[in-house]
Amino acid sequence: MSATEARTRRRRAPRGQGERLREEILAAAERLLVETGDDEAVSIRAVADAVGVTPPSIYLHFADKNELMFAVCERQFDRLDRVLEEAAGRSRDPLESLRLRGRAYVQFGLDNPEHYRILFMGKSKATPEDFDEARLREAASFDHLVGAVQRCMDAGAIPPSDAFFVAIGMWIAVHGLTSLLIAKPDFPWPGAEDLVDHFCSVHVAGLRGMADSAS
Amino acid sequence: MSATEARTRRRRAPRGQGERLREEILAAAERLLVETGDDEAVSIRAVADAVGVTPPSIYLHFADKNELMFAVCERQFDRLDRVLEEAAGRSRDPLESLRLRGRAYVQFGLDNPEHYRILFMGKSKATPEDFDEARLREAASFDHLVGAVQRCMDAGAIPPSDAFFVAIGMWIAVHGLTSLLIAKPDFPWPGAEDLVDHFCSVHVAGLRGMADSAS
DNA sequence: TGTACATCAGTGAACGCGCGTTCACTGATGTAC
DNA sequence: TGTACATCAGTGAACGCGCGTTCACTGATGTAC
Repeated sequence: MSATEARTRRRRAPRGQGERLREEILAAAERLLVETGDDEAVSIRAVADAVGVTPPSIYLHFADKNELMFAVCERQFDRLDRVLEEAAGRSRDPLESLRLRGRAYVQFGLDNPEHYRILFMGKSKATPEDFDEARLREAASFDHLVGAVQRCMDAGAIPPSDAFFVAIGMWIAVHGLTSLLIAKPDFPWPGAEDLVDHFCSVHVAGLRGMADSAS
Repeated sequence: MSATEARTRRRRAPRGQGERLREEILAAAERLLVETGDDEAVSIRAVADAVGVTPPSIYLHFADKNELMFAVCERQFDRLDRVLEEAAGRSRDPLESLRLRGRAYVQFGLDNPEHYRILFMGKSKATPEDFDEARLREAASFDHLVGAVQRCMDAGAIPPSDAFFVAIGMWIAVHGLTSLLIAKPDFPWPGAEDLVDHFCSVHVAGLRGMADSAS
């Protein structure tokens, strides 16, 4: 820690600007996740140190550590959602857009493994009160996926069925890939993008095949 | 902890039987995972307490905590492998056997969420020396899956292609499902077995469909 | 058969560490008169 | 224009805790003579 202690102590915020520290704390927590690649490195003390402030200051803006981590998660959910929407928007073809979404999801995980871990691979730190809001954030991103699947169905690219159910299948696939790549980096994986594309193709072909054999 | 302290102190092992404590330690660590549902509860002190022994005794059998956790993982990998082989053996039809294998995998995870976490959702605690052996254990189970896929191909149930690649797809699917069920228990999941079966059907139909369209 | 001794499975007390959190405080900034 | 005062962003020191690990030790068990 002595290396980071060299960081100059920040100037105290002027009168009405107390909220600024809150943002700095969140940014520092996210930066610590990236730099250390370890969520255990995100302690109240380490965050305070990274911001250039003493530990008790954190409590001016967050009731406890749980609330801090919860806020970090919220921001990551929002960020993921934005990334996915942006990626999906790069094609007007619904199926291609879905594929791009899948690729972007995996890439987000690989670019931010520790963030991905706390979002989807760790234990939920959300308390019951937080819970509804936490679910909403996750749901936003998932709802966008359901919408994307529905558009594929509307366009005839995927045989019509329960978009929710199909979306779950997609999520399971990209999450399975992402989380294994993160957890088992030494396994002889084929290229991640190939896997996403292959998966997407097989899944779509499978849905078509089952629709054909059912009719 | 005071509740578990009531456990009577165990009798010291007779002369050549020092190894017995090693087994008891491993068993206690596994039990702690189940009972507390939290891998952070598995501390040297907690394990010693559960066995009815003092903390330094652990070091008679494991060099450090890392080595203990590594040994726990090894046993779980073996256990998972046995469970899967047993489940797969319940049908002689290769495709049905593969489905049973998939179901058993998910069930193992749901029955032992904390064990599953340390095996597939946490950071590898294996040191470089451990590494080869750790990989072998995982590989054993994965190789069995590759073999099962190959048998499906040989029997014509799945179009012939790279069994390794297809097996990875299967693993990703069951792991994606298992790990999300564990990490997000509050999501409105459909039944796990339905998902496995559906996934298996779609995947196989997809592989067939792609083989047809390619030929 | 008796006794000194080596072995070895474990103990008891302590170490230093980093953690989350609390509490009384300080001192710059803005406001009222 | 000057001064007393309230506000509020942040500090400094300390709390108790559980952790992994070390070290000198004990005392039952088996063995050699």
